[in-house]
Amino acid sequence: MLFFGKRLNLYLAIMSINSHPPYLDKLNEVQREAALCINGPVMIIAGAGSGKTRVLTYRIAHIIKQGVDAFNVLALTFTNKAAKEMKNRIEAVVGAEARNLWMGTFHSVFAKILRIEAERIGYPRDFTIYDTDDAKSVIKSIVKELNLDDKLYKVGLIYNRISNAKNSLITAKEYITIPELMEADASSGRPLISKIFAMYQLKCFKAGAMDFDDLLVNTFKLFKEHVDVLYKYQHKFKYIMVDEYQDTNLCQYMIIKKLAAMNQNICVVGDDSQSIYSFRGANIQNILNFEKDYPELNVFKLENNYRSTSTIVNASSSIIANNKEKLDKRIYTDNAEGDKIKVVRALSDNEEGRMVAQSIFEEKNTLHIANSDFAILYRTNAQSRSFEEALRKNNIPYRVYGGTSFYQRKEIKDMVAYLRMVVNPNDDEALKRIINYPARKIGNTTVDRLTLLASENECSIWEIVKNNTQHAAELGNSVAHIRDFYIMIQSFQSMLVSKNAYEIAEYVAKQSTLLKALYEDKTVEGVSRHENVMELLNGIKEFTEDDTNENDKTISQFLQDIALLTDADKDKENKDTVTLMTIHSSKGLEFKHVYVVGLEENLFPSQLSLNSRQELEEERRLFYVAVTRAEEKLTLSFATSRFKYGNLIPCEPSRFIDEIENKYLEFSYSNTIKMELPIAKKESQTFGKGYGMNVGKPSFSRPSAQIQISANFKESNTANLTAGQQIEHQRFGKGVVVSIQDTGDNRKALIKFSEAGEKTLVLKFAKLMILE
DNA sequence: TACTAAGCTCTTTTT
DNA sequence: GAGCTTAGTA
Repeated sequence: MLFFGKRLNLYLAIMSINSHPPYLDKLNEVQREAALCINGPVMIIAGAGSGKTRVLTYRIAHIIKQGVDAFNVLALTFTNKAAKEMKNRIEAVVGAEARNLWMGTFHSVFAKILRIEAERIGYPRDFTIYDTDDAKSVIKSIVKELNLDDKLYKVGLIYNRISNAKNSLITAKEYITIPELMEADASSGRPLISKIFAMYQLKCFKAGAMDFDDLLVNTFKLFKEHVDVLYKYQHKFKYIMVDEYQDTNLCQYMIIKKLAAMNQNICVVGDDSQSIYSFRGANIQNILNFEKDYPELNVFKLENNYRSTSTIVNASSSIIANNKEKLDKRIYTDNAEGDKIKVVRALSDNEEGRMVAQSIFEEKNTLHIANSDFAILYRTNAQSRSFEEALRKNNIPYRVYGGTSFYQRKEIKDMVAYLRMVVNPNDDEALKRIINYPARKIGNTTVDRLTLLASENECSIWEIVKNNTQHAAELGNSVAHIRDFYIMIQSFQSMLVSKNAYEIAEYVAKQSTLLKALYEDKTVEGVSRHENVMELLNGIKEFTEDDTNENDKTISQFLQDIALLTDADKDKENKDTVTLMTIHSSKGLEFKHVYVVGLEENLFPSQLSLNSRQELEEERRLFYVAVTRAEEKLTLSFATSRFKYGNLIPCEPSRFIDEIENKYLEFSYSNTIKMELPIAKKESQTFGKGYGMNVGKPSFSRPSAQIQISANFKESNTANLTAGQQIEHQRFGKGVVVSIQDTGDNRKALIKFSEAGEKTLVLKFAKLMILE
């Protein structure tokens, strides 16, 4: 079959050799037709592994070869990394001209436009981009200001509600006029959400800040209210392409529609079976309805899967066949049958980790393939732990994508907050973060007063700081300290005219005493924090010196870049590592051998998705995305019990495993491996590895020990002590933890250190659970 | 004002 | 498991 497929392609290539330019030789017939059809509306339905990126790449190359200037082409991709890779590939075909392409994620491209046009809609050019944390913090302060019950008005919930409204293009003003929304809020006991929404928008506006959704909404607003601007970009973008179209939301769709209205040269590429972002407002109907919007649409279906073995392709088709909401297409492959899909059962999450690590170790040695050929995909970020531990034990290098990235770290956010202040001092969130860090005698009380004054005057906190003399009465003794802070930030700002981004950043790091504070912290964490800030400075230096990037080299630009950076975008040196990531972030990638883990009911499909058919279907599409990442080998695993918040809970295997036809599966259950209990036996009176006692909350259900390190260590003020763990802390002392012992007194545990001797830790509770 | 002890809560996915 | 909050102490 394999050879036949290749020969067929060759035959087709010869047949049509005169009808297409030679640079399109690498495409099959349908792919080529899609690449050649550049005028008018086009929809490409591209199944997993059908060479979607390739078509898009050559289509753009073809457009440029037809004499269109690259800067008249707009291509919206799902990740910045995808854009970068595609750009490089296009460059290989058409040369340096490719660099002028407008390519990137919706957010980054629109941020670029907004930076040029911001003043038209009343924002400063150097507006700040608030990440989710900043946005939530703003909401939190509003809830506080309105004296609302924060147990009822949960920050995350409000954030989602506001975000959903925005993605559906509903403004705060319109929100009040929509009975469904208002009634829903009223009946849930949160009638003031609309008010919070309005205040939130105002606060962000006053702070010169946009959140992720604003980048889209404001672009829409810009085009809607300023016809001349719309006209300008309609002219500019003669050809528009949208990748991963199934994951666009209403707002994104409306913007594209506006931009494409003049030339109608719009091409969307997507796969309804891979629509997995409805929580972000993505609407599968966008792809299902595209035909209605453009009746004269040309549709191309890429159904030949080049990526995976026929076993994997057929099995994945049998999964997705269970969904009702889907476009008509039939994925097939000419590839060889390949191995059956392994189904592995483990007794616990830790055992699951061990089995997967063991399997990778064996495959690697017998097949002689690289670490980077393996991927472990899971539903939630929290699942990575057991796999990390097991891989570490087997000395297999790995890299975890997602979770807390470099730019989420406290020290990095602190440093970045200073830079944000330099560029846009009205950025309240940045100000609150650093006004007393490092400590400069401006305590919580003073900050609260400043916040209140800012609210009363409907201005940013910076305005109050600036006019501190006018508010001297309210601010009392702190005025002098506030003035010092003001002068310091101002001195940083004055450098903007003469110094480059790196020079300013370096100066700020030193003068703010941030570096000094971190340097003086000699704990393991402190040293690493210092290193991280140095790494950030180094990054800014590289950014300043980078001449391949056509953008300007200002701090403002740097901040925008990192605000929209995804973990997957960060090009770590191409080290040979096993990849660990959520299925969501695996989209667009492929690996020789994929492990889809944690396949348990209520975990995958998620418990929260079991309420409606649509949501369950989305989980199934997610499963489809996961299994279609695999080229040669696929392993599915689940555990029959799992630790959750310290509780050992029994698990049922996922219904998705049952949905695959049996003939594609190979079950390899073994009952011989004994479950290794994470808790030591009582007789030894020694706590097991990785477990100690819970100082915080006494709980019968939690056998592990959580030891609070210090409220100061904001990033993690609780931690597990592990025998063999290195520690350096004023309270626990220095050295290696030799053992953690029960003293016989329920309230005390004895921790022995290699150097600092013994310390007695007072505990509220100690319970040893024996499961064996 | 800074720090600690002890308690509570959350738990999907991401730009 | 991890983060956050609150009450109380230094």
